[in-house]
Amino acid sequence: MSKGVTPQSKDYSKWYTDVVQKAELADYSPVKGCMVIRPYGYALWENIRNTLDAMFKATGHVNAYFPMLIPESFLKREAEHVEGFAPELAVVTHGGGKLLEEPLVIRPTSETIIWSMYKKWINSYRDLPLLINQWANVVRWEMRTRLFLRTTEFLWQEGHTAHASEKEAREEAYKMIDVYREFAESYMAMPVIVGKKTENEKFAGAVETYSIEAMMGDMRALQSGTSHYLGQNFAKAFDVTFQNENNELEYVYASSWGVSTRLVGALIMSHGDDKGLILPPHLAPYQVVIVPIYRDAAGRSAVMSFVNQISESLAKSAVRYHVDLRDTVSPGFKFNDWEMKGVPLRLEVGPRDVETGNVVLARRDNGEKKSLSKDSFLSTVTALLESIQKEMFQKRKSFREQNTIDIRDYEALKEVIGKGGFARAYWDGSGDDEKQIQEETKASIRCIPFEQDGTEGECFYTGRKTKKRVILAKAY
RNA sequence: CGGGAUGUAGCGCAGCCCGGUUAGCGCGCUUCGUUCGGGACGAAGAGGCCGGAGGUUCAAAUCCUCUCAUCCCGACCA
Repeated sequence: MSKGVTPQSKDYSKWYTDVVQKAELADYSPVKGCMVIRPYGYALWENIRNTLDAMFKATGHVNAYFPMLIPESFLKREAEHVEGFAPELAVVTHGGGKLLEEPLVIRPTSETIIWSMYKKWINSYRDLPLLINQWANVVRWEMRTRLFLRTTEFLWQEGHTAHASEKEAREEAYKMIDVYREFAESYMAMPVIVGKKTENEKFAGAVETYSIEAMMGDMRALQSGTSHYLGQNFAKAFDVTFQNENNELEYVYASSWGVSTRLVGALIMSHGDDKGLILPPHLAPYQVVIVPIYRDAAGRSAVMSFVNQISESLAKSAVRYHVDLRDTVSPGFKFNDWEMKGVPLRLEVGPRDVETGNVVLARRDNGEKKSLSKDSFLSTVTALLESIQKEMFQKRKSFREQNTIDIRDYEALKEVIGKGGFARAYWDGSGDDEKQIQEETKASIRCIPFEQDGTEGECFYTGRKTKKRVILAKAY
């Protein structure tokens, strides 16, 4: 294995795959398009999952688990839904050595199986709302895959809720996209634009789709989470009705929302540099790594007793730390290794420090390295981690702002997309206009941001007056 | 499914055009010694049906045919 990774400036996507592999996040599996999530990458995913899970529960949701195999006929119940997924299904045709009477689809998403159950569970308005989430794996036979960003099998979370009114279901969809925004910004240190998808870009079977869009290090957009207001589409397809308070039979209103292991990719491409990952303290598997340095047994015992004092104190303040005890690699190797893995803070503790009661502290995000007393490190480490978290967010936010350009005409769009970045523009075009633009520029309308300033301008494509502004960019 | 490329040690590659000793190199791995505050060094080792099948030839990693697989670029997508 060679040292370092391909520089971002040389080949961004090579940089990305290098980092994923050298930081030991994931590896290729024997099956095309699938990946093995290695322990360090999985620890990152677990932190993402645990945080989100707590947020879902705090907003009144519960977890359940639905099976992975779905009768093929279920997928055909909702016409648009089927159309959306048909080409990317993996289908099981044999079981127990025999041809199955009805093929089973490996879930590409669980709407259909969940709604078939909701039919049994929902009879009255008293059964509503039903607020269920599941953590699961899904399979989509994509043509082109990339580690974490698009793999054949991926891990995700899918919330499926049923409500007695349109208003409540719409509110749920809004609430959950805001949960995702909060998570992206406060935990991933990744600023996002929250908005509505155009008709062309929305989820098959949804009435409206909302998404959070983030700018990656190469200035392309990554859709990082989605939430859908599904109206009564699935209720009608699966005949899920309830009796309301006026004794009338009504179809239920639905929402669904999800994020996936793609978020790990978002994390990598939001913050990483040519030395590897840079992880935000709120999600880093290790927030502090300690590298003890010594020459002999006597040195070791002196250094280790000093290190133990530090780690006990870190444990008390609930800092996630790791002491790198490997004695088969040199300290210099360890420094590079942990930088590749993006650990926010590194402590170097050697005989020199033991003598003076100091530690050498290095920050991953800005490269700062300084010596300070052990005690002042311990009393400030929690605050330091918090300020790194905030600085990382601010850095990404100003990066995005610097690379978001207001455009007035089509030529300007081509220029922005050619250079890389987000284009913000008044828009009043049609779905066909949108397709045309995508064909010609490779850029798509990422979303219609919720935040609109209400001013009127001319659509950059049609010239018509409109108050609606959109974000356009090349997307992953 | 269209376009391009590649399969040789765990990983990355050279060798192939122009067939010919025992198939090399770097990293990694093993053992020993010296090292250890920014990817240590030396010595000695281990590790290969050259993707698979068929053919041409006295002789094939090398030439021919078929096949399988993977990667990159396009249309689809969290």
